[in-house]
Amino acid sequence: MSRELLGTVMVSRVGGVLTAGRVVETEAYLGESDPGCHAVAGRTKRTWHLFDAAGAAYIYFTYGMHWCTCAVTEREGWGSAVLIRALEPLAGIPVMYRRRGPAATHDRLLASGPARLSVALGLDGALDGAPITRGALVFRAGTPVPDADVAITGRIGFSAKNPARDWPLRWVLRDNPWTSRGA
DNA sequence: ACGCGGATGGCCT
DNA sequence: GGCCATCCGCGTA
Repeated sequence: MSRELLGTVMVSRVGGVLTAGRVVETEAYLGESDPGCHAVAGRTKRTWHLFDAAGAAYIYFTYGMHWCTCAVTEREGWGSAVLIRALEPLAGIPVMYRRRGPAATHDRLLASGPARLSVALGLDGALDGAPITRGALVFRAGTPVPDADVAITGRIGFSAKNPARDWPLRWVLRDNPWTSRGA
């Protein structure tokens, strides 16, 4: 699913305002058997919607200040999801600047990171568990991405002792300026 | 162009 | 008490 979401267009309508971006970077989280997945702790209040059926949003709070947005990908109770890590801004760019504040000094800083794009699209706990097939947050088909343009790497942000640190579960568009690490 | 540390709070041990 | 699926600003070069 991480591969399929590359190139799709993530569209939000929050506060009556439409913003959208092309997905250029994703990460997979593989349920309770994945030491890097929030599902390892079981279904708690925080991770409740991670265990929903495919088609729900899982939007979680981390580091005391950031929201990050995932698409749940498997059956009810499975706990698997795809974290959206970066977007190429397509629509509502002035709104994204307003939401992101003074730190966004360039288009490339609007949505190049999971917390950044969540702010840019107005996504937070209010949409945790919302459907991603209709409503305030949806994914629409975009131009298909050929395999030659896709790179697979380890996931970002893991501590050194996490055994899943180097699992190849990050999908990113090659040489794309909108990703979370420049390329 | 890098690297580092502080912010900030919920959740697990 | 410690750990985060992060981001930002400041330091050195």
